[in-house]
Amino acid sequence: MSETKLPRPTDGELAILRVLWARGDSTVREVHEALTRDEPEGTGYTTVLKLMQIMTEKGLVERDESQRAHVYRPRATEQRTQRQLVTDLVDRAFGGSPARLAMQALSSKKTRPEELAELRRLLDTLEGGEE
Amino acid sequence: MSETKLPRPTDGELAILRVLWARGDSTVREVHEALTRDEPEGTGYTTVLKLMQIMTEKGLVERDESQRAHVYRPRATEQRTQRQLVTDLVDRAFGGSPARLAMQALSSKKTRPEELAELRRLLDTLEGGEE
DNA sequence: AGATGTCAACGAAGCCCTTCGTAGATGCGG
DNA sequence: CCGCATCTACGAAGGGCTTCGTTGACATCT
Repeated sequence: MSETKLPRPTDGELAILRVLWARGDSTVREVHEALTRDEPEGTGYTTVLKLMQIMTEKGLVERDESQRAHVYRPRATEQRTQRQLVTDLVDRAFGGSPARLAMQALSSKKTRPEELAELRRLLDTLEGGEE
Repeated sequence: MSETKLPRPTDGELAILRVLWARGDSTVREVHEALTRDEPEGTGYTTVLKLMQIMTEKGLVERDESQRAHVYRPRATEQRTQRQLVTDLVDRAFGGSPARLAMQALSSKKTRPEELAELRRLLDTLEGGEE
């Protein structure tokens, strides 16, 4: 397996990853601006830089240094990271039962009917195709 | 409101809370034994004690000091804590969409048919009585 | 070339979490 | 009463996360 398991991102790291997933590969400046746009009085430039350097050491992102302003790229897709976070939470707080987590998620906030329908289709697939 | 918002429990704290939810109110020794039963070479007694003292300061648990061995009691139910963790995760990693989290949970691990059925019933309720 | 602005790198500080050694209080059996 | 076990309390150490000031490299404009 070429995919070594990546560490669970911290809150701050996750915020940066979300920017990268949304914008695509970005420089530190771009990430910083995106973050301070959502949350003025947020974090300083060098803070974001440091975080992204550490994320590079951890393998959460890669960077292209061919330009003066290095370009960062997530090493895991959003989906893959979401999956990891979910399984983590299922194990830590839901006794290993994904369904219980799913039910908790749906009960806690109200969800658009469209998404409920989509979820129902997924349920059909899961119940139908047994293997 | 009498319910001040409790802080998000750390991994270690969550492990302790799970013991309290499962066993009911317990002393440090009881929690420690439960933990080392699952995970020998786990944490030492004083470590658990310290954690639980800090959890008391944070308000995650209360303690009854009338006995020499203090008895600890979770201040939030398992459900309430699960709900908090789920909404946290939904906001931090799923763009606020509980349904997407639910789908990720179901796709990642295989779930017992019985639980799928239960989930489907919940879906019926949500779609039926909504709007 | 010199001034100005942008960038990565580094290191230190502060805070939190976890771990544990040690000390002091309390109960119990002889 | 003495010694032993059990318990809480305290403090310190180590590591991780976050924050930021500073420095030096590099580019650009005049």
